[in-house]
Amino acid sequence: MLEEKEQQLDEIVSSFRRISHAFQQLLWKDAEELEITPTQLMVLRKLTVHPDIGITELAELLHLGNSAASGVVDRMVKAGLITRQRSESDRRIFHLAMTEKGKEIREKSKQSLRRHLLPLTNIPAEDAGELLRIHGEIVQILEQGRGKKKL
Amino acid sequence: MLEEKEQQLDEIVSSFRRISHAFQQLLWKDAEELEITPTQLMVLRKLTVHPDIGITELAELLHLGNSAASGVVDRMVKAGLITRQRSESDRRIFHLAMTEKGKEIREKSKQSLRRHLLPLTNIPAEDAGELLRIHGEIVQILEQGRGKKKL
DNA sequence: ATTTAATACTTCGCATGCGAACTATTTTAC
DNA sequence: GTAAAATAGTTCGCATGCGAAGTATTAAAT
Repeated sequence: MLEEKEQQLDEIVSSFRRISHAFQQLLWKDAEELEITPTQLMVLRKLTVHPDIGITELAELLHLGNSAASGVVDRMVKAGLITRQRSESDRRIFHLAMTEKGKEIREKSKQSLRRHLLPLTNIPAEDAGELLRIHGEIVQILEQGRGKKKL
Repeated sequence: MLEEKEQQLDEIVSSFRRISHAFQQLLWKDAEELEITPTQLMVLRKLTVHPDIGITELAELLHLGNSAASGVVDRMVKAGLITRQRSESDRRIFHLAMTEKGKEIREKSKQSLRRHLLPLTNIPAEDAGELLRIHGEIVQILEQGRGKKKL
């Protein structure tokens, strides 16, 4: 029965590994036509909704550590997709903003409606709802059980 | 209505990003007490069930590319967890096997029943079932829609 | 005011994963 | 038998993500 419980856990773990993988693949396909990476595309999306945020806020929106966010921003600045300007009022903070090039890509991603993501719309509506509900539940269980970062 | 559909997609994408992240965190917590990484632990598990496989087979079991599998194996050999021996019959192939140290860790992971994964058992049974079902459905949609590797 | 804390970011070393290009060994074809 | 193609792995350069340690800069404490 030890084996049994282990196998149950493994089943869930494997399922998650597999779906994460398949999903990651899809996101790459989606992004690569725009000549950008999935994470960077997500940054552009977040910046559309929350303009002028700093790196720490960005990291929180993306559920990333500071160092990871810093790296992404760095590459995007180098690629000319966003700008990073020191705040006048608090010189520890950087203000992030999209460049024209960044806005263009973000706009294109909207227009194409991300063709490669369309398979997702084949998921029956109830299943999609269920999925979001269960995911939310799990995230809650996981993030509260361990971690306990803020709030 | 363009915006609307975009937002729907984003909701799913974000949910996946978030849950993948939370899950990844959990797997690390689970593995790190054994002084191993999640992927490497998974390799040990696979080797338990499928002994003496080669790198390509391992890559398939883990849903990885060859190069990624090659890298993991490399690090595990260096860490003394597994061995990599050329096959006599077909010298292109390596046979992978666990060392004593590898077996030990694998055994420990079974005994501890991966304490950190226990939060997962708080997921209601029906939800877990639903989750697996929907995940399976999605994987099928995603892998068949694009990719189409084998079968 | 000066020391101390907290905050915002960066940097480093590491493991993961990808695809593309390359080597070596079979296998198949002709 | 020899040339061509398939198969098994490796290597390279890249992006991602982590945590730990380090640098400024600002806020709080005494």
